[in-house]
Amino acid sequence: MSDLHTVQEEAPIGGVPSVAEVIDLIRNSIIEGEYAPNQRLIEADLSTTFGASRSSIRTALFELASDGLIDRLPNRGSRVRSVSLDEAVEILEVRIGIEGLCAAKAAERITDEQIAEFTTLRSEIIASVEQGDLAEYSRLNQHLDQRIRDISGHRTAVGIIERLRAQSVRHQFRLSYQFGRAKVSAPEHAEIIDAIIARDPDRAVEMTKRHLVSVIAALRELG
Amino acid sequence: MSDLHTVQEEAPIGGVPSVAEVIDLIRNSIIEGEYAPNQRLIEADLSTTFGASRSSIRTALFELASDGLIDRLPNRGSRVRSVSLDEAVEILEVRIGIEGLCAAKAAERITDEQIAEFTTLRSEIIASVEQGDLAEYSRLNQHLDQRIRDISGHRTAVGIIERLRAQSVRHQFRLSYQFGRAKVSAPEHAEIIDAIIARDPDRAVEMTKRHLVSVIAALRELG
DNA sequence: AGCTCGCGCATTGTAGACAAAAGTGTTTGG
DNA sequence: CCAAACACTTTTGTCTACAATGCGCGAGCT
Repeated sequence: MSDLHTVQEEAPIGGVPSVAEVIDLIRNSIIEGEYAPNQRLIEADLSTTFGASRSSIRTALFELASDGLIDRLPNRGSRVRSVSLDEAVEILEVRIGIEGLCAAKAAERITDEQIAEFTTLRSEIIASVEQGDLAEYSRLNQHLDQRIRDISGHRTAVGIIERLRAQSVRHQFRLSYQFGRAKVSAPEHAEIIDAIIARDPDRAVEMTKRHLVSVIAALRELG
Repeated sequence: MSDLHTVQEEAPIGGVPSVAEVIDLIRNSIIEGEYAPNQRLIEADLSTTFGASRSSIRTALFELASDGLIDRLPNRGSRVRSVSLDEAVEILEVRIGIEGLCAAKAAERITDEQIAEFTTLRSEIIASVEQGDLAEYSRLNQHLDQRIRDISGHRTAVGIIERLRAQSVRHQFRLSYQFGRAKVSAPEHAEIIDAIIARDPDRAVEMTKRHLVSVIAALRELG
Protein backbone atom coordinates (compact mmCIF):
# COMPACT_ATOMS: atom_id res chain seq x y z
CA MET A 1 0.00 0.00 0.00
CA SER A 2 0.96 3.61 0.00
CA ASP A 3 3.59 4.80 2.43
CA LEU A 4 1.86 7.24 4.64
CA HIS A 5 5.06 8.99 5.51
CA THR A 6 5.51 10.29 1.98
CA VAL A 7 2.24 12.19 1.92
CA GLN A 8 4.14 15.41 2.48
CA GLU A 9 5.56 15.24 -1.04
CA GLU A 10 3.75 18.48 -1.94
CA ALA A 11 6.98 20.37 -1.35
CA PRO A 12 7.54 22.81 -4.23
CA ILE A 13 10.81 21.21 -5.24
CA GLY A 14 10.54 17.97 -3.36
CA GLY A 15 9.51 15.11 -5.57
CA VAL A 16 8.02 14.97 -9.01
CA PRO A 17 5.67 17.91 -9.47
CA SER A 18 2.08 17.22 -10.35
CA VAL A 19 0.38 18.96 -13.24
CA ALA A 20 -1.15 21.56 -10.95
CA GLU A 21 2.25 22.36 -9.54
CA VAL A 22 3.78 22.58 -12.96
CA ILE A 23 1.09 25.04 -13.97
CA ASP A 24 1.94 27.25 -11.03
CA LEU A 25 5.66 26.98 -11.64
CA ILE A 26 5.43 27.99 -15.26
CA ARG A 27 2.84 30.66 -14.55
CA ASN A 28 5.04 32.23 -11.92
CA SER A 29 8.05 32.06 -14.18
CA ILE A 30 6.14 33.96 -16.81
CA ILE A 31 4.70 36.51 -14.41
CA GLU A 32 8.02 37.12 -12.71
CA GLY A 33 9.49 37.73 -16.12
CA GLU A 34 11.80 34.76 -16.01
CA TYR A 35 10.50 33.78 -19.40
CA ALA A 36 10.49 36.78 -21.68
CA PRO A 37 7.58 37.61 -23.95
CA ASN A 38 7.64 35.71 -27.21
CA GLN A 39 10.15 33.29 -25.80
CA ARG A 40 9.56 29.81 -27.07
CA LEU A 41 8.71 27.18 -24.51
CA ILE A 42 9.99 23.79 -25.62
CA GLU A 43 8.14 20.96 -23.95
CA ALA A 44 11.16 18.73 -23.63
CA ASP A 45 13.22 21.53 -22.07
CA LEU A 46 10.55 22.35 -19.52
CA SER A 47 10.29 18.66 -18.80
CA THR A 48 13.92 18.46 -17.75
CA THR A 49 14.03 21.79 -15.92
CA PHE A 50 10.96 21.02 -13.84
CA GLY A 51 11.52 17.31 -13.58
CA ALA A 52 8.04 16.40 -14.75
CA SER A 53 7.14 14.23 -17.67
CA ARG A 54 6.45 15.84 -20.98
CA SER A 55 2.78 14.94 -20.82
CA SER A 56 2.42 16.81 -17.55
CA ILE A 57 4.17 19.80 -19.07
CA ARG A 58 1.95 19.56 -22.09
CA THR A 59 -1.23 19.52 -20.05
CA ALA A 60 0.04 22.52 -18.12
CA LEU A 61 0.79 24.41 -21.32
CA PHE A 62 -2.75 23.86 -22.58
CA GLU A 63 -4.10 25.20 -19.36
CA LEU A 64 -1.88 28.27 -19.49
CA ALA A 65 -2.86 28.83 -23.09
CA SER A 66 -6.50 29.06 -22.17
CA ASP A 67 -5.55 31.43 -19.39
CA GLY A 68 -4.07 33.60 -22.08
CA LEU A 69 -0.55 33.49 -20.73
CA ILE A 70 0.93 31.67 -23.67
CA ASP A 71 0.12 31.30 -27.33
CA ARG A 72 -0.04 27.88 -28.90
CA LEU A 73 0.53 27.57 -32.63
CA PRO A 74 -0.51 24.16 -33.95
CA ASN A 75 2.51 21.99 -34.62
CA ARG A 76 4.74 24.89 -33.75
CA GLY A 77 4.66 24.87 -30.01
CA SER A 78 4.09 27.44 -27.33
CA ARG A 79 5.53 30.82 -26.68
CA VAL A 80 5.04 33.36 -23.96
CA ARG A 81 2.26 35.65 -25.01
CA SER A 82 3.31 39.24 -25.30
CA VAL A 83 0.49 41.61 -24.60
CA SER A 84 0.86 44.72 -26.68
CA LEU A 85 -0.04 48.12 -25.38
CA ASP A 86 -3.27 48.00 -27.36
CA GLU A 87 -4.19 44.68 -25.83
CA ALA A 88 -3.42 45.97 -22.35
CA VAL A 89 -5.77 48.86 -23.04
CA GLU A 90 -8.43 46.47 -24.27
CA ILE A 91 -8.09 44.47 -21.11
CA LEU A 92 -8.51 47.58 -19.01
CA GLU A 93 -11.55 48.60 -21.02
CA VAL A 94 -13.15 45.28 -20.25
CA ARG A 95 -12.18 45.59 -16.64
CA ILE A 96 -14.04 48.87 -16.40
CA GLY A 97 -17.29 47.04 -16.86
CA ILE A 98 -16.54 44.06 -14.70
CA GLU A 99 -14.76 45.76 -11.85
CA GLY A 100 -17.50 48.35 -11.87
CA LEU A 101 -19.97 45.54 -11.40
CA CYS A 102 -17.94 44.14 -8.53
CA ALA A 103 -17.69 47.52 -6.87
CA ALA A 104 -21.43 47.98 -7.15
CA LYS A 105 -22.14 44.56 -5.68
CA ALA A 106 -19.65 45.21 -2.92
CA ALA A 107 -21.37 48.50 -2.11
CA GLU A 108 -24.65 46.62 -1.81
CA ARG A 109 -23.33 43.78 0.29
CA ILE A 110 -20.71 45.33 2.55
CA THR A 111 -21.20 44.65 6.23
CA ASP A 112 -20.51 46.99 9.11
CA GLU A 113 -17.36 45.14 10.05
CA GLN A 114 -16.13 45.37 6.50
CA ILE A 115 -16.82 49.08 6.48
CA ALA A 116 -14.53 49.40 9.46
CA GLU A 117 -11.93 47.35 7.63
CA PHE A 118 -12.17 49.57 4.56
CA THR A 119 -11.89 52.70 6.66
CA THR A 120 -8.61 51.45 8.05
CA LEU A 121 -7.42 50.44 4.64
CA ARG A 122 -8.23 53.89 3.34
CA SER A 123 -5.96 55.59 5.89
CA GLU A 124 -3.21 53.08 5.31
CA ILE A 125 -3.28 53.70 1.58
CA ILE A 126 -3.05 57.44 2.01
CA ALA A 127 -0.32 57.09 4.60
CA SER A 128 1.75 54.83 2.40
CA VAL A 129 1.70 57.38 -0.41
CA GLU A 130 2.60 60.23 1.89
CA GLN A 131 5.58 58.23 3.08
CA GLY A 132 6.53 57.43 -0.49
CA ASP A 133 6.43 53.71 0.20
CA LEU A 134 5.52 52.48 -3.25
CA ALA A 135 5.89 48.81 -2.47
CA GLU A 136 3.49 49.09 0.44
CA TYR A 137 1.11 51.21 -1.61
CA SER A 138 1.10 48.63 -4.37
CA ARG A 139 0.47 45.86 -1.88
CA LEU A 140 -2.41 47.71 -0.25
CA ASN A 141 -3.97 48.45 -3.61
CA GLN A 142 -3.92 44.83 -4.57
CA HIS A 143 -5.37 43.93 -1.23
CA LEU A 144 -8.15 46.47 -1.66
CA ASP A 145 -9.07 45.15 -5.08
CA GLN A 146 -9.00 41.64 -3.70
CA ARG A 147 -11.35 42.56 -0.86
CA ILE A 148 -13.74 44.33 -3.19
CA ARG A 149 -13.91 41.22 -5.31
CA ASP A 150 -14.39 39.01 -2.27
CA ILE A 151 -17.19 41.11 -0.90
CA SER A 152 -18.91 41.38 -4.27
CA GLY A 153 -19.49 37.64 -4.12
CA HIS A 154 -19.69 37.64 -7.91
CA ARG A 155 -17.80 34.52 -8.86
CA THR A 156 -18.21 34.90 -12.59
CA ALA A 157 -16.88 38.44 -12.58
CA VAL A 158 -14.05 37.60 -10.23
CA GLY A 159 -12.90 34.71 -12.36
CA ILE A 160 -12.69 36.87 -15.44
CA ILE A 161 -10.90 39.69 -13.70
CA GLU A 162 -8.31 37.38 -12.33
CA ARG A 163 -7.56 35.95 -15.70
CA LEU A 164 -7.27 39.38 -17.24
CA ARG A 165 -5.02 40.63 -14.48
CA ALA A 166 -2.65 37.74 -14.95
CA GLN A 167 -2.33 38.60 -18.61
CA SER A 168 -1.40 42.21 -18.06
CA VAL A 169 0.74 42.02 -14.95
CA ARG A 170 3.72 43.29 -16.81
CA HIS A 171 2.01 46.51 -17.85
CA GLN A 172 0.40 46.99 -14.44
CA PHE A 173 3.75 46.48 -12.88
CA ARG A 174 5.49 49.20 -14.82
CA LEU A 175 2.77 51.63 -13.84
CA SER A 176 2.59 50.91 -10.16
CA TYR A 177 6.21 51.75 -9.59
CA GLN A 178 5.98 55.19 -11.14
CA PHE A 179 6.05 57.59 -8.30
CA GLY A 180 3.88 60.29 -9.86
CA ARG A 181 1.27 57.63 -10.51
CA ALA A 182 0.59 56.88 -6.87
CA LYS A 183 -0.17 60.50 -6.12
CA VAL A 184 -2.90 60.42 -8.75
CA SER A 185 -4.33 57.01 -8.15
CA ALA A 186 -4.44 57.07 -4.35
CA PRO A 187 -7.25 59.64 -4.22
CA GLU A 188 -9.08 57.65 -6.86
CA HIS A 189 -8.90 54.58 -4.70
CA ALA A 190 -10.02 56.60 -1.73
CA GLU A 191 -13.08 57.70 -3.66
CA ILE A 192 -13.91 54.14 -4.61
CA ILE A 193 -13.67 53.19 -0.95
CA ASP A 194 -15.86 56.11 0.03
CA ALA A 195 -18.55 55.13 -2.43
CA ILE A 196 -18.57 51.53 -1.24
CA ILE A 197 -18.58 52.55 2.40
CA ALA A 198 -21.50 54.87 1.65
CA ARG A 199 -23.23 51.82 0.16
CA ASP A 200 -23.74 53.77 -3.06
CA PRO A 201 -23.48 51.31 -5.98
CA ASP A 202 -23.84 53.88 -8.73
CA ARG A 203 -21.09 56.04 -7.38
CA ALA A 204 -18.92 52.99 -6.86
CA VAL A 205 -19.32 52.14 -10.54
CA GLU A 206 -18.56 55.69 -11.54
CA MET A 207 -15.45 55.96 -9.39
CA THR A 208 -14.14 52.62 -10.55
CA LYS A 209 -14.66 53.66 -14.12
CA ARG A 210 -12.95 56.98 -13.55
CA HIS A 211 -10.00 55.25 -11.96
CA LEU A 212 -9.53 52.74 -14.75
CA VAL A 213 -9.90 55.40 -17.41
CA SER A 214 -7.12 57.25 -15.69
CA VAL A 215 -5.02 54.09 -15.66
CA ILE A 216 -5.59 53.68 -19.38
CA ALA A 217 -4.48 57.23 -20.01
CA ALA A 218 -1.35 56.74 -17.91
CA LEU A 219 -0.55 53.52 -19.71
CA ARG A 220 -0.89 55.16 -23.10
CA GLU A 221 1.29 58.03 -21.99
CA LEU A 222 4.02 55.68 -20.86
CA GLY A 223 4.04 54.18 -24.35
CA MET B 1 -22.86 1.77 -22.40
CA SER B 2 -22.34 3.52 -25.64
CA ASP B 3 -24.30 2.78 -28.76
CA LEU B 4 -21.83 1.15 -31.03
CA HIS B 5 -24.02 1.49 -34.07
CA THR B 6 -23.79 5.26 -34.01
CA VAL B 7 -20.04 5.35 -34.02
CA GLN B 8 -19.70 6.55 -37.56
CA GLU B 9 -22.10 9.45 -37.17
CA GLU B 10 -19.38 11.90 -36.18
CA ALA B 11 -15.98 12.37 -37.73
CA PRO B 12 -16.52 15.18 -40.22
CA ILE B 13 -13.57 13.85 -42.16
CA GLY B 14 -14.07 10.19 -41.45
CA GLY B 15 -10.70 9.32 -40.00
CA VAL B 16 -9.56 9.46 -36.40
CA PRO B 17 -10.59 12.81 -35.00
CA SER B 18 -7.87 15.17 -33.86
CA VAL B 19 -8.03 16.85 -30.50
CA ALA B 20 -9.54 19.99 -32.00
CA GLU B 21 -12.28 17.92 -33.59
CA VAL B 22 -12.92 16.06 -30.37
CA ILE B 23 -13.30 19.36 -28.55
CA ASP B 24 -15.92 20.48 -31.04
CA LEU B 25 -17.74 17.18 -30.91
CA ILE B 26 -17.99 17.12 -27.16
CA ARG B 27 -18.79 20.82 -26.97
CA ASN B 28 -21.62 20.41 -29.43
CA SER B 29 -22.91 17.37 -27.62
CA ILE B 30 -23.08 19.40 -24.44
CA ILE B 31 -24.64 22.43 -26.08
CA GLU B 32 -27.21 20.39 -27.94
CA GLY B 33 -28.14 18.80 -24.65
CA GLU B 34 -27.04 15.34 -25.66
CA TYR B 35 -25.09 15.19 -22.44
CA ALA B 36 -27.27 16.32 -19.57
CA PRO B 37 -26.04 18.69 -16.88
CA ASN B 38 -24.17 16.92 -14.11
CA GLN B 39 -23.77 13.86 -16.26
CA ARG B 40 -20.46 12.20 -15.70
CA LEU B 41 -18.13 12.03 -18.67
CA ILE B 42 -15.96 8.91 -18.48
CA GLU B 43 -12.82 9.27 -20.51
CA ALA B 44 -12.77 5.67 -21.65
CA ASP B 45 -16.39 5.84 -22.80
CA LEU B 46 -15.83 9.00 -24.80
CA SER B 47 -12.77 7.39 -26.24
CA THR B 48 -14.79 4.55 -27.75
CA THR B 49 -17.77 6.65 -28.82
CA PHE B 50 -15.63 9.19 -30.64
CA GLY B 51 -12.97 6.80 -31.80
CA ALA B 52 -10.12 8.87 -30.44
CA SER B 53 -7.52 7.80 -27.96
CA ARG B 54 -8.09 8.52 -24.33
CA SER B 55 -5.30 11.09 -24.25
CA SER B 56 -6.96 13.08 -27.00
CA ILE B 57 -10.21 12.95 -25.07
CA ARG B 58 -8.39 13.98 -21.96
CA THR B 59 -6.81 16.99 -23.58
CA ALA B 60 -10.19 17.99 -24.94
CA LEU B 61 -11.76 17.70 -21.52
CA PHE B 62 -9.16 20.01 -20.03
CA GLU B 63 -9.87 22.53 -22.72
CA LEU B 64 -13.61 22.34 -22.17
CA ALA B 65 -13.09 22.68 -18.44
CA SER B 66 -11.30 25.96 -18.90
CA ASP B 67 -14.10 27.06 -21.19
CA GLY B 68 -16.41 26.46 -18.26
CA LEU B 69 -18.45 23.78 -19.99
CA ILE B 70 -17.47 20.97 -17.69
CA ASP B 71 -16.27 20.65 -14.12
CA ARG B 72 -13.23 18.58 -13.30
CA LEU B 73 -12.86 17.09 -9.85
CA PRO B 74 -9.31 15.88 -9.25
CA ASN B 75 -9.08 12.12 -9.43
CA ARG B 76 -12.82 11.95 -9.83
CA GLY B 77 -13.30 12.88 -13.41
CA SER B 78 -15.38 15.33 -15.36
CA ARG B 79 -19.04 16.12 -15.43
CA VAL B 80 -21.14 18.47 -17.49
CA ARG B 81 -21.30 21.75 -15.68
CA SER B 82 -24.80 22.79 -14.76
CA VAL B 83 -25.23 26.52 -14.67
CA SER B 84 -27.78 27.46 -12.07
CA LEU B 85 -30.21 30.28 -12.59
CA ASP B 86 -28.10 32.48 -10.33
CA GLU B 87 -25.03 31.76 -12.38
CA ALA B 88 -26.89 32.52 -15.59
CA VAL B 89 -27.87 35.85 -14.10
CA GLU B 90 -24.27 36.51 -13.09
CA ILE B 91 -23.17 35.80 -16.61
CA LEU B 92 -25.70 38.24 -17.99
CA GLU B 93 -24.62 40.87 -15.49
CA VAL B 94 -21.08 40.56 -16.72
CA ARG B 95 -22.27 40.67 -20.30
CA ILE B 96 -23.95 43.99 -19.66
CA GLY B 97 -20.57 45.60 -19.23
CA ILE B 98 -18.78 43.81 -22.01
CA GLU B 99 -21.48 43.84 -24.65
CA GLY B 100 -22.07 47.47 -23.81
CA LEU B 101 -18.42 48.08 -24.55
CA CYS B 102 -18.72 46.26 -27.87
CA ALA B 103 -21.80 48.19 -28.82
CA ALA B 104 -20.05 51.46 -28.06
CA LYS B 105 -17.01 50.51 -30.09
CA ALA B 106 -19.23 49.37 -32.93
CA ALA B 107 -21.04 52.70 -32.87
CA GLU B 108 -17.69 54.46 -33.16
CA ARG B 109 -16.32 52.27 -35.92
CA ILE B 110 -19.29 51.43 -38.09
CA THR B 111 -18.86 52.22 -41.77
CA ASP B 112 -21.48 53.49 -44.17
CA GLU B 113 -21.83 50.09 -45.82
CA GLN B 114 -22.33 48.49 -42.45
CA ILE B 115 -24.99 51.05 -41.61
CA ALA B 116 -26.86 49.94 -44.69
CA GLU B 117 -26.44 46.34 -43.62
CA PHE B 118 -27.79 47.10 -40.17
CA THR B 119 -30.74 48.97 -41.60
CA THR B 120 -31.71 45.90 -43.58
CA LEU B 121 -31.18 43.68 -40.58
CA ARG B 122 -33.42 45.93 -38.53
CA SER B 123 -36.36 45.49 -40.92
CA GLU B 124 -35.80 41.77 -41.17
CA ILE B 125 -35.88 41.41 -37.40
CA ILE B 126 -39.11 43.31 -37.10
CA ALA B 127 -40.64 41.41 -39.99
CA SER B 128 -39.72 38.04 -38.51
CA VAL B 129 -41.46 38.90 -35.27
CA GLU B 130 -44.57 40.14 -37.05
CA GLN B 131 -44.70 36.87 -38.91
CA GLY B 132 -44.20 34.96 -35.70
CA ASP B 133 -41.19 33.16 -37.12
CA LEU B 134 -39.31 32.54 -33.90
CA ALA B 135 -36.58 30.44 -35.44
CA GLU B 136 -35.77 33.14 -37.96
CA TYR B 137 -35.96 35.81 -35.29
CA SER B 138 -33.54 33.88 -33.10
CA ARG B 139 -31.18 33.42 -36.02
CA LEU B 140 -31.26 37.10 -36.91
CA ASN B 141 -30.62 38.09 -33.33
CA GLN B 142 -27.59 35.92 -33.12
CA HIS B 143 -26.38 37.30 -36.41
CA LEU B 144 -26.86 40.85 -35.16
CA ASP B 145 -24.90 40.22 -31.99
CA GLN B 146 -22.22 38.57 -34.05
CA ARG B 147 -21.94 41.55 -36.36
CA ILE B 148 -21.80 44.00 -33.49
CA ARG B 149 -18.94 42.05 -32.03
CA ASP B 150 -17.15 41.88 -35.37
CA ILE B 151 -17.46 45.58 -35.98
CA SER B 152 -16.37 46.44 -32.46
CA GLY B 153 -12.98 44.96 -33.30
CA HIS B 154 -12.47 44.35 -29.59
CA ARG B 155 -10.86 40.95 -29.49
CA THR B 156 -10.57 40.73 -25.74
CA ALA B 157 -14.21 41.53 -25.17
CA VAL B 158 -15.37 39.24 -27.94
CA GLY B 159 -13.40 36.32 -26.57
CA ILE B 160 -14.96 36.67 -23.16
CA ILE B 161 -18.47 37.06 -24.47
CA GLU B 162 -18.20 33.97 -26.57
CA ARG B 163 -17.07 31.89 -23.67
CA LEU B 164 -19.87 33.20 -21.49
CA ARG B 165 -22.47 32.57 -24.15
CA ALA B 166 -21.40 28.98 -24.53
CA GLN B 167 -21.86 28.44 -20.82
CA SER B 168 -25.40 29.73 -20.74
CA VAL B 169 -26.80 28.50 -24.02
CA ARG B 170 -29.29 26.33 -22.26
CA HIS B 171 -30.87 29.24 -20.45
CA GLN B 172 -30.72 31.53 -23.48
CA PHE B 173 -32.35 28.82 -25.48
CA ARG B 174 -35.36 28.45 -23.27
CA LEU B 175 -35.93 32.17 -23.44
CA SER B 176 -35.62 32.69 -27.14
CA TYR B 177 -38.40 30.30 -27.94
CA GLN B 178 -40.91 32.00 -25.73
CA PHE B 179 -43.24 33.82 -28.01
CA GLY B 180 -44.06 36.71 -25.70
CA ARG B 181 -40.37 37.29 -25.32
CA ALA B 182 -39.76 38.21 -28.93
CA LYS B 183 -42.37 40.92 -28.86
CA VAL B 184 -40.48 42.58 -26.01
CA SER B 185 -36.96 42.03 -27.12
CA ALA B 186 -37.34 42.94 -30.79
CA PRO B 187 -37.89 46.65 -30.11
CA GLU B 188 -34.94 46.54 -27.74
CA HIS B 189 -32.75 45.20 -30.48
CA ALA B 190 -34.09 47.79 -32.84
CA GLU B 191 -33.08 50.49 -30.42
CA ILE B 192 -29.60 49.09 -30.13
CA ILE B 193 -29.35 49.13 -33.90
CA ASP B 194 -30.62 52.70 -34.03
CA ALA B 195 -28.04 53.88 -31.53
CA ILE B 196 -25.21 52.20 -33.40
CA ILE B 197 -26.42 53.50 -36.73
CA ALA B 198 -26.60 56.96 -35.23
CA ARG B 199 -22.96 56.47 -34.19
CA ASP B 200 -23.94 57.28 -30.62
CA PRO B 201 -21.76 55.15 -28.31
CA ASP B 202 -23.36 56.28 -25.07
CA ARG B 203 -26.82 55.45 -26.25
CA ALA B 204 -25.61 52.13 -27.62
CA VAL B 205 -24.30 51.28 -24.16
CA GLU B 206 -27.52 52.36 -22.55
CA MET B 207 -29.74 50.37 -24.92
CA THR B 208 -27.58 47.26 -24.61
CA LYS B 209 -27.75 47.53 -20.87
CA ARG B 210 -31.50 48.01 -20.94
CA HIS B 211 -31.92 44.98 -23.15
CA LEU B 212 -29.83 42.70 -21.00
CA VAL B 213 -31.52 43.89 -17.83
CA SER B 214 -34.79 42.93 -19.44
CA VAL B 215 -33.37 39.53 -20.34
CA ILE B 216 -32.32 39.03 -16.73
CA ALA B 217 -35.79 39.90 -15.53
CA ALA B 218 -37.37 37.48 -18.00
CA LEU B 219 -34.98 34.74 -16.99
CA ARG B 220 -35.75 35.24 -13.32
CA GLU B 221 -39.45 35.19 -14.04
CA LEU B 222 -39.18 31.94 -15.90
CA GLY B 223 -37.52 30.46 -12.79
C1' DA C 1 -26.67 -6.50 14.45
C1' DG C 2 -23.61 -2.77 13.68
C1' DC C 3 -19.21 -1.03 12.81
C1' DT C 4 -14.62 -0.99 10.85
C1' DC C 5 -11.03 -2.55 8.10
C1' DG C 6 -9.22 -4.21 4.02
C1' DC C 7 -9.63 -5.85 -0.65
C1' DG C 8 -11.01 -5.34 -5.53
C1' DC C 9 -12.98 -2.70 -9.24
C1' DA C 10 -13.65 1.39 -11.94
C1' DT C 11 -11.55 5.51 -13.28
C1' DT C 12 -8.21 8.99 -13.48
C1' DG C 13 -3.12 10.54 -13.54
C1' DT C 14 1.63 9.98 -15.44
C1' DA C 15 5.19 8.22 -18.22
C1' DG C 16 7.63 7.15 -22.19
C1' DA C 17 7.51 5.33 -27.05
C1' DC C 18 6.35 6.13 -31.63
C1' DA C 19 4.60 8.94 -35.62
C1' DA C 20 3.92 13.28 -38.04
C1' DA C 21 5.02 17.97 -38.95
C1' DA C 22 7.89 22.05 -39.32
C1' DG C 23 12.30 24.04 -39.60
C1' DT C 24 17.37 23.84 -41.18
C1' DG C 25 21.34 22.98 -43.68
C1' DT C 26 23.42 20.99 -47.73
C1' DT C 27 23.85 19.54 -52.20
C1' DT C 28 23.07 19.87 -57.06
C1' DG C 29 21.50 21.72 -61.50
C1' DG C 30 20.96 25.79 -64.12
C1' DC D 1 26.10 32.55 -57.84
C1' DC D 2 21.28 31.54 -57.03
C1' DA D 3 17.49 28.55 -56.31
C1' DA D 4 15.04 24.39 -55.71
C1' DA D 5 15.06 19.67 -54.00
C1' DC D 6 16.41 16.64 -50.58
C1' DA D 7 17.88 14.59 -46.44
C1' DC D 8 18.43 15.61 -41.46
C1' DT D 9 17.19 17.61 -36.97
C1' DT D 10 14.16 19.42 -33.88
C1' DT D 11 9.76 19.72 -31.92
C1' DT D 12 5.11 18.69 -31.41
C1' DG D 13 0.96 15.33 -31.65
C1' DT D 14 -0.98 10.85 -30.49
C1' DC D 15 -1.09 6.29 -28.58
C1' DT D 16 -0.66 2.61 -25.25
C1' DA D 17 0.84 0.81 -20.96
C1' DC D 18 1.32 1.27 -16.20
C1' DA D 19 0.72 3.50 -11.57
C1' DA D 20 -2.14 5.88 -8.23
C1' DT D 21 -6.54 7.11 -6.41
C1' DG D 22 -11.16 6.86 -4.73
C1' DC D 23 -15.17 4.12 -3.81
C1' DG D 24 -18.15 0.20 -2.86
C1' DC D 25 -18.70 -4.20 -0.81
C1' DG D 26 -18.09 -7.93 2.02
C1' DA D 27 -15.50 -10.31 5.88
C1' DG D 28 -14.38 -10.20 10.49
C1' DC D 29 -14.55 -8.37 15.02
C1' DT D 30 -17.12 -6.67 19.04
